[in-house]
Amino acid sequence: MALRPAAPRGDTRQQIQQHAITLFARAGYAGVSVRDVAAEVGISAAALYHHFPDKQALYLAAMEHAFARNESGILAALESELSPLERLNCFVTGFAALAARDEEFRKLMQRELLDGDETRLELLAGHVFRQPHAAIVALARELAPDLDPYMLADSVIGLVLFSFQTAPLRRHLAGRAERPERPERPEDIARHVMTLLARVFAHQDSP
Amino acid sequence: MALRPAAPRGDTRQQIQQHAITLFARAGYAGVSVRDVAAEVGISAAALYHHFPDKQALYLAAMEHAFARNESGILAALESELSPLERLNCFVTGFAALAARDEEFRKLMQRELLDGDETRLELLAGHVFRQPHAAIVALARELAPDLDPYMLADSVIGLVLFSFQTAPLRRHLAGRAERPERPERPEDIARHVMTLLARVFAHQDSP
DNA sequence: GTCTATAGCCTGATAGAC
DNA sequence: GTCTATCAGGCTATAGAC
Repeated sequence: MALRPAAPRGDTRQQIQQHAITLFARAGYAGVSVRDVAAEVGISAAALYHHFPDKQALYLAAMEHAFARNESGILAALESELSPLERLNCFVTGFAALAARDEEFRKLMQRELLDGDETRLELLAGHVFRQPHAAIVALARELAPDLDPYMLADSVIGLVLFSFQTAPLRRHLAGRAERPERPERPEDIARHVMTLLARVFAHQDSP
Repeated sequence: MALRPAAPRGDTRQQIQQHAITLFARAGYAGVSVRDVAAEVGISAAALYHHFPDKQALYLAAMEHAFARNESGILAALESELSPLERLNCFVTGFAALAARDEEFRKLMQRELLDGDETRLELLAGHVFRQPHAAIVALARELAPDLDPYMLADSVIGLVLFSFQTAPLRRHLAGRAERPERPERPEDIARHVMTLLARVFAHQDSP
C-alpha cells in the first residue's frame, strides 16, 4: 500500500463508465455530451476518447456495466428450493428492492425500452430479463396453468416496476390532504404486489 | 370552397404541433432539433420561430396537444351507470385500445415520467391522469375495501401500460420456436388484465 | 494517459428582405 | 408568414505536444 499517489488507479475507464451511467440515466443519450461525462470524471474530452473510440461505444459500455452489476442478484431468488409462491415472493421483494436501490439502473431500462435499437435491446434482454423472465414464466405455469404464462410474467414485472415509474407523478395526482406523504418504500410495493398475486393464484385453488 | 389555393389554411401552427409530437415521441426533447421539426413540416426554422417563441414552448404546446386529444376518451368509460366491475372493464379495454392506437401519446407519457419537470408532470397529470386515477381509486375502494386503493389504481394502469412498454423487448425474450408470433392485440391485453383483476376482487367475495 | 488546440458540423435563435 | 443569411456557441472527434 501507499505505493500509489492518492486516489486513482489504472481504472479511469471504470470511473468513466460509472459517471456515464449516472448522466445517461438522468438525461438520456442525446441529453448528455461527451464533454459532460469527461467533466464529471475530471478529465478532458480528448482523454476520454483515449478510453473509448466514440460516444456510442461509451454508451454501450456504460449500459453493459449498469446491467451486469445487477445480473447476479435478480436470478438468485428464483432458483431456491422454496415453494413456487415463496420463490415468487423472493423475486418480487428482491426486484422491488433493486429498483429502489439502483435508480440509475431502472431509468436506463426505461430509456432502452423507448430508444433501444436491436443491439441494445438484446443487451438488456441478455443481461437483465431473459433468465428471470423464463423462470417467472415457469413459475406462472405452475401457479396458474390456466393463464397465459408469458403475459402473467410480464404483469409480475410490470406491477413492480410501474410503481417506481409513476413515483414522480404521485404528488400531482392525489389531494394532498387526503393522501398521506408516503416515502414509497419498496417493501410496501412488494407486499402490495404479492397480495394481488396471491389472490390471483388462490382463486383457482378454491373455485 | 376552392377559395384557398391547395392545401394549407391558417393552421400552420397546428401542423407544426402535430409533426413535433411525432418527432419528440420518437427521439425525445434533446434528440430533436427545431430544424428537424421545421423540415418535417416543410418550412424553414425561422418560419417556425414565428409561431413559437422557442423550442421549450414548442415542446410544451406539442405535449398539451397530444394530451388534450386523448383527454375526453379516457374518462367516459368510468362515468357510466354500469356495475363497478363493468366500469373497470370499460376503462381497461378503452385504455388498452388508446395505448395501441396512439403510440406517440404513450411514448410521450413514458418520456415525461423520465424527464418531466414539475410543470410538465402537472400538465400530464391534469390532462391525462388525475380524473381517471381518482375514479379508479374510488372504484378500488368499492371493489376491494381491504386493499390500498391508491396502489391498486396504480397497478391497474400499470398492468395495461407495461404490456405496451415491453413490446419491443418481447422477441428478445422467448424462444422463438416456443413463442408464437403474437401481434399483441390490445383486446388480448385488456382481457388478460381483467382476468387478473377479476380474481383479485373475487377473492374476498368468497373467502 | 493526459493535455491544449482545432477542424467541421449542428444547435437555438435572430435580422431583415419580401 | 415565409424566406435567406447569419451569429455565437456547443457538438463529436482528431492532431500532436508532453
